[in-house]
Amino acid sequence: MCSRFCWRQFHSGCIRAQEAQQKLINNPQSLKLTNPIPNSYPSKKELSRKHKPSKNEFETTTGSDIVKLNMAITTHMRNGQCESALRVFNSMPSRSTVSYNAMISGYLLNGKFDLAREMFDKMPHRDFFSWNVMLSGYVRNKNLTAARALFEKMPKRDIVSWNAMLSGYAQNGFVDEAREIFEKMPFKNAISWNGLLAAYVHNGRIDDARRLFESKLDWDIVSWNCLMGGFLRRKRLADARRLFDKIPVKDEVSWNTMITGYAQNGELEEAQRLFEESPSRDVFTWTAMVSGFVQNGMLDKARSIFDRMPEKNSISWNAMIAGYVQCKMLDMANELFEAMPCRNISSWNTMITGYSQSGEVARARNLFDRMPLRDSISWSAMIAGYVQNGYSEEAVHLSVEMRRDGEKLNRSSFTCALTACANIAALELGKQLHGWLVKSGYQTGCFVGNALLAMYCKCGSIDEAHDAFQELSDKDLISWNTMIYGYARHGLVGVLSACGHTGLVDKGTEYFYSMSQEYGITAKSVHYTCMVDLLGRAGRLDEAQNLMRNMPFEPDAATWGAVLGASRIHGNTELGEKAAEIIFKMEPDNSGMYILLSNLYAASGRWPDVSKMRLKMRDKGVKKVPGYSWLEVQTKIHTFTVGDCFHPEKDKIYAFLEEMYMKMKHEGYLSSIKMVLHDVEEEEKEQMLKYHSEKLAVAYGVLSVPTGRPIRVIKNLRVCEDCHNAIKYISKITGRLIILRDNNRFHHFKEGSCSCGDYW
DNA sequence: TTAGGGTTAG
Repeated sequence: MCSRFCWRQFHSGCIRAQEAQQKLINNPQSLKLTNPIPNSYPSKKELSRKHKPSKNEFETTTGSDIVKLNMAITTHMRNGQCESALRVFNSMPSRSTVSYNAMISGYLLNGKFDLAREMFDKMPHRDFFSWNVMLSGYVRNKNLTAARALFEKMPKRDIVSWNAMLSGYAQNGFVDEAREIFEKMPFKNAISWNGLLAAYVHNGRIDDARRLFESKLDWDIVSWNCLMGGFLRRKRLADARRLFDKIPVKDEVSWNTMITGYAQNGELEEAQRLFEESPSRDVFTWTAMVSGFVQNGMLDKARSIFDRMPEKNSISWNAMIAGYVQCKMLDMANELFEAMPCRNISSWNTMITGYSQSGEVARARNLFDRMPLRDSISWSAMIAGYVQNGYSEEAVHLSVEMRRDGEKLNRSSFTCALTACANIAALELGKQLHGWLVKSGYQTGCFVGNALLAMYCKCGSIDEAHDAFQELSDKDLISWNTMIYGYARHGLVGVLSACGHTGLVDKGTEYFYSMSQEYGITAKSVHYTCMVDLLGRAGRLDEAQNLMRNMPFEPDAATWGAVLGASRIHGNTELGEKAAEIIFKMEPDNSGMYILLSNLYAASGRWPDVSKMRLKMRDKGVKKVPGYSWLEVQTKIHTFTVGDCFHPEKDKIYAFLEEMYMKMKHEGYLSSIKMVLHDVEEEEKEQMLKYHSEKLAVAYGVLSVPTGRPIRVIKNLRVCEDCHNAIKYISKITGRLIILRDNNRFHHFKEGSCSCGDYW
């Protein structure tokens, strides 16, 4: 409702500007009247030069002068030029109440709420217009408390004031309050009756609307159209049609509403029949048909109507463009977009969404950057585009920028930004978003609430996830699933994998069997994989293979991956090779597995095989996913790669690591060189190890995260053995809690040991 | 010259 209403404001301004422009083209003489510019006003001097007026005549000239300038203010305001309007206002030798009213109304039209109020407060004399303009301004901004306060303060109310208050309640879902105003009104007109009718219609109380409609006979055409539209929105086509047929004198809107209703409900034949039958067709009628065909996926039909349209506005163009976007025909959409004479924000937004949904984020961003004006939808479309295409960091940055730019985050951008935080485990940013969310009043909605839950779950804050879950007022299926999934990761699968990681094989086996026997949960592939992993890590490779043979389904690549991992730990090259071969067949592009096998060869010193593996990867075009780590410091994300030389504080970080190595060696640390896969000199190997991304990130964390707060580092791959060992030492020497999330689990390093018990 | 209700697009 909100964006729709604001949009209409924008749109009507846009149309008016277009109309003014068209008038100018057709009739340049109309320039003075429709679009006066400040310089063209006749000055007092000029006026007196033309004819010497008598005192009376001079006063009348001044009066009409004020009227002209008032009109100039309105024109500037309608074109969105508040400053030009203010210049006119300030240059006026004397002003009438209308001058002030026009300024207030203009400011409100352009969303400059404080300026409007300032003008209202300082004007010397207020008439009905002043109060009503201000009142409807509050209503339009959905500030009903302020609207009601102003309404109560009014020295006198007329029918417009009562109606404005009534529609304010009606449009914002306060049907009972609207009804109360309606009943208190000392006088009512058609607008008041329609106001209440619309309150019912727009808040889903269609049967109340029908009863109201039946309680009185002399409804005007707007009321008929309104009730008919209500039936159509609830897909009650027959009721709508009965009403349509009974309308005493139909107007164009009646036809358009009925045609749109048929078109949007897939009854295109009936829509077309009425379209042919209707006495006159305007741009609405044509656009309704275009969007009807678009919504039913009939692009060619839509296009042929579109091409036949005698007159198009931006809405018609946008409908057609949106059609192509929905069908992923981006080239066609772009062709129209480029050809469009009057693009508005929506045209840009549609294209941005289109490119994002087709994975072309760069093109979407290019459009976003080129936009002359953005609204909250532009921002959220771009943020969603980033998240959906895996650019979580960019999404988070953009949502911060959005706020900085003065645009309030809407539900959609909150949802996307929280999802992005979840993906990169940016807990601090996520918490900050949570704070903004509470302030914005969106916290109870399901979509946002679920995203918040998922964020806390994936950042490893299961307690905060639980709190967020408790606070969620309407929990839907997704909320429950998210929470169960959260517990599962820290609980069910978590229990199994924790057993694997701490070597409690028998306990794990017990849980595995009790799952189905006591709790009736059918073990899925993930559970089997956990069990294979569990047995494999413990060196019980035969049992692991036995379990795989007895699985009720074929083992997948992940299960074989567990075998390969276990083979590496226990140096079983033969089994590792077998597992790798199967995995390569299932997932030829899985670079992780190539690396794992390559590691296996390296660990047993089979360097020629390592080289062969590398060549094979190159031939197959498999790229090694580069390892990187990141952490959040004061809501900024810092990313590191091995031997990183781009970070602005790299000198400090390297110096710190050198110092740390001295202390670590003193404490007994030895680097595990066998983990470096290349066949290079020992010393060089050690150098590479020293600057792995996770070490750099941890070092930066120690330097920049305030003492007493945990250092949270995330790595996209599994943490390497040497880093794991080194971080234990670092936690001991610095006395810091270091929490590392790698792509498998959370590691809590504290006082020289890790929560995984060195199994991972 | 300035204020209140209905229909079409993202």
